[in-house]
Amino acid sequence: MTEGRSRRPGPRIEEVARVAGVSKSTVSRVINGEKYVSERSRQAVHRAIALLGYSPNHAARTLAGSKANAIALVISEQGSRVLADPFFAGILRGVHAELAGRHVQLLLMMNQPLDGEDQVAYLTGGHVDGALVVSLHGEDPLPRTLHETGLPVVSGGRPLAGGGAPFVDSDNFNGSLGAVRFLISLGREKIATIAGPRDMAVGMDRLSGWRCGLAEHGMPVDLVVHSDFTPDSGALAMEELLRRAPDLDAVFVAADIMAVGALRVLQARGYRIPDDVAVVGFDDSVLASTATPPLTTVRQDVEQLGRTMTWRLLAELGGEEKLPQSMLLPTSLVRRGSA
Amino acid sequence: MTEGRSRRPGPRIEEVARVAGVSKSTVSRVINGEKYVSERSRQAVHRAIALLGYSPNHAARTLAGSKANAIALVISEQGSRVLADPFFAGILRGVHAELAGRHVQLLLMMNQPLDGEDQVAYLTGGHVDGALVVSLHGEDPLPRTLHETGLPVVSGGRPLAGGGAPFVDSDNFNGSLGAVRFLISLGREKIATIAGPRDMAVGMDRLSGWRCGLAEHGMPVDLVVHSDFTPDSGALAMEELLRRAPDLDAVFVAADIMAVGALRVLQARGYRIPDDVAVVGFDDSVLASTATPPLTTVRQDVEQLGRTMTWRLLAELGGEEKLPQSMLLPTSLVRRGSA
DNA sequence: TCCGCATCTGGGAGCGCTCCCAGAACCCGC
DNA sequence: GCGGGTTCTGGGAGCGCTCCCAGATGCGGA
Repeated sequence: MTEGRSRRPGPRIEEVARVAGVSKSTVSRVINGEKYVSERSRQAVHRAIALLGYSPNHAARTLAGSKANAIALVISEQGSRVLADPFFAGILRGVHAELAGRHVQLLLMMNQPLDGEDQVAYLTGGHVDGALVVSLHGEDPLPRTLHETGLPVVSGGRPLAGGGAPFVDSDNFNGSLGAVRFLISLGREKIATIAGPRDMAVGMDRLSGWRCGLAEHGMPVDLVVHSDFTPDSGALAMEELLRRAPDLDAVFVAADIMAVGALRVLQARGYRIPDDVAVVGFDDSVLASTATPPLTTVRQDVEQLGRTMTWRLLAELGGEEKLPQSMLLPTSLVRRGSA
Repeated sequence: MTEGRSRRPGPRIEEVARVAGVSKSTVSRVINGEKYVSERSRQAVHRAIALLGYSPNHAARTLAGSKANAIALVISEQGSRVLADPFFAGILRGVHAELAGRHVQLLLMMNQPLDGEDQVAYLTGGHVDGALVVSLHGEDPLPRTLHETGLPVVSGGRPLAGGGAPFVDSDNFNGSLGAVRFLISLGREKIATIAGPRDMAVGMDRLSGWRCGLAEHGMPVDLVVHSDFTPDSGALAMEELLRRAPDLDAVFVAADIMAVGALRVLQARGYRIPDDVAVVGFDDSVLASTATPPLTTVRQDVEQLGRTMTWRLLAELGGEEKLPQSMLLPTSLVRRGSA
């Protein structure tokens, strides 16, 4: 009765129905691409929509329907401080590209240790249809927790525990395996590694690749120092390695950001790169090309990672069957000056 | 009557009301921070919310209310490829921190040249209450366009044209002014600059600061080469400068990412840093600390930038009056090895 | 005492859709 | 002709909130 409250601009579905000469229900069916609508009605509705410039109200659809028409991108706060900076834009570009043209909102959340409870409540509270979780820390419980509540989730990066949500990751193992094979093909004989932390899958997978590469040539796999994805810790690790094996002739560093620290130490000690010591990094971040000498490194396609995660999630939401549980994306060696 | 349809999980406002012993209306008032609620009721409601783990349904609030309870963070696709990577995480952390505890969704959009129309339509179509636009390209029309439609907008980074949306930016001018004064205090007498592109406010502001710093000591301001925020173009610019003034003794580079290129050229030509040539960068990105030698640079607080933008937008949405049209955030000089 | 105003509260009508239901229209084979 | 299906359609009850309204209560001044 009362017409007091200010209404939003634009036509409602009711007006479309009137103009098209059908009922609300039929308009709704057309909009949602359901079957059981005659060609005649469909055309009429499309014409009415175009005529009125109608666009359905997102909130109303979400409220009335059984889906939220939105997905969340959850990024671990912690990770974002360390590794994620270079990832960030890439992942997001990928997600966005894959979302283009679909009527799905992208909600952004950062995963702070503090608000774990709230976040789970929010995510499983029907506000989103699914979640992409980018958490570099392999032991982050979020993907698993969400997965167990039944919310469709795709994890970016392999969770350490396994058995939880499906994940998409770069093929870290084969990437570093390739790097080591390359170093061996160069004739290097004493190949060390600066590995990532033990509690990150990305660190462990890259370490495994290095081990495997050496093992298949019967070479010893004892020159390992763990580090934590910062330049300074990379430098410390390099010092440690040189102390243990001053005559090493190659280092595979599990991340470019650690490699720059290692480079610094090697140069300070008078080692020529790559003549005395060959260095190979991982990631192909901007640091790799700006380092002196420019870093030979294993490239991972972060944008593709974002795309693939999104594709996998949307496919699941679309009810697709027999989706791959998890996926690894290929990496490639980028040769520059350091090896 | 019929209880056929599957309801979303979680408690409704009605249950909170029952547990708190008040009405729906009162719960709603508490949630929305309205006045005219007794302290007693407020407490009871808060307790009930905590007890039940209630989180309001976003779609319902949006549908019923006059606001969308969401803001958009629009990031220029273009920018994200160049400068934004280091910004990205920082801005987002800031935005997120400022949003904490408020029931405002953060929608992420990338601003591709292609979908300008759609994007404006979407943003002004009532899906969001306001927008944060991070566009490093000063001539991006989006902030202005949105602002003119009446949508509250805050631009991150000063738009070149001016007169449009309010903006928040680092104080690029004073940052570079400080850098130049510092170089002069070191006794440097022939101070060049590698500036950013002419079509980015960030580039022009940093150039102005350099000019001003030299001018106040009566020094010539002709050693300028424009470049485009990549290491390679920084290197080219450095070569050009050395051609014009082989005896320069300092360079202010308007971004760390260009500075690494400049460093490379200087070292290749046999200049000692900082003895022969002092180099100061801008941003204090990760590149600054990993460069050899580590880069003396002007630090800007990107996280604070994100926070401030968000604060400004929310304040406007909250109906606050007499807000500053635009704001500049202080920068600080970080001394490392290059100057 | 009584009125006015500020403070507080609950009831209930929507917001614009989706989706269930019931039923109409039409086709097929027996 | 009749039962059984498939295709199509409209009506209308919600989805979970907000916000208007009307009413209750308390306090101060005339």
